[in-house]
Amino acid sequence: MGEDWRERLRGSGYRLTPQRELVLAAVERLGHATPEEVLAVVRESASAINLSTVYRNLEVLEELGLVRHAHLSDRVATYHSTTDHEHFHIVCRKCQRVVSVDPEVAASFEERLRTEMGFEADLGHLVVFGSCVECESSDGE
Amino acid sequence: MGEDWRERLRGSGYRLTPQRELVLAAVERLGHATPEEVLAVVRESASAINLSTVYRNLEVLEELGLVRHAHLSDRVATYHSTTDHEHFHIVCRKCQRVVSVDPEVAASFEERLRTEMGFEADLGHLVVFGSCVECESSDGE
DNA sequence: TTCCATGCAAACACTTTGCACCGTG
DNA sequence: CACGGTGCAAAGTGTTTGCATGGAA
Repeated sequence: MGEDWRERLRGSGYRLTPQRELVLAAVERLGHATPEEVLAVVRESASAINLSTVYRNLEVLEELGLVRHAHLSDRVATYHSTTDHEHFHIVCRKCQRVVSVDPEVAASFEERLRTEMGFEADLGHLVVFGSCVECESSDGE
Repeated sequence: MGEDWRERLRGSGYRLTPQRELVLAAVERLGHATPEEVLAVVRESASAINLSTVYRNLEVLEELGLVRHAHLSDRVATYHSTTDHEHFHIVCRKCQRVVSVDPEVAASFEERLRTEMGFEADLGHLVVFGSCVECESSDGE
């Protein structure tokens, strides 16, 4: 995905601001990032920018389909760029590790939801909590 | 599931208070309920009870495995009793409808996560967002 | 020059905590 | 009668909003 997002911004009546660029760049660089983390990165790479600006821009970017969010913890939303291949997430409750999984792994599940429940699942937003085997075995906590 | 939760409470060093009973009863009656909704029900059925007491009791009840929570909306947690058969949830982003689904529907998905990803999914906490076909077709909003 | 975007501070929604008093066990 | 539970109020988080100013188009 190249530079056409600039077009998309303008085409939707939005403006291209430095803050907007920085927020998008930060999300792409971080992989999975909370608004606070985005703020931190943007700040280090340059100027001052406000948290509310980060929120507002993440919202715009998501509306344009440039980023997506998922709830990787009980409290905070985390954003990731859609430049990456689509994926869903599994999160280990014990070691907090987050792994991105190929949607193919959920394909038949998705299919069953569609045919049996009449439900079109949004995998890009899916988060499955549980625990990884490593944590299961070393259950010293 | 009968009355043995009283034992379980005491066995874990907790006490059996009227508030505790009321909170559990409210969750069972409501099916899926946010802390605020639990509060409302408890209040109507009787005495005054504080929101923080509701939170504290939901926490205790979850620790004992009597209730579980899942994030059925982007903001609030909703609790449900474990007396009901285990299930996971699908939530329509358009009509907000929440449907409980038999874990069997996710069984093979769960299995793939286990074998291919070395991950033990916690289905009871699973929420799949998306949209129901009815909403898909009548796409006038 | 027009509006959208930004910064800042205040408001919000949800949840947690400190503390004195209450009541179960 | 000891110790966990409760109510109340205050403090925390994470997120949103109002408003005057700034800057992209």
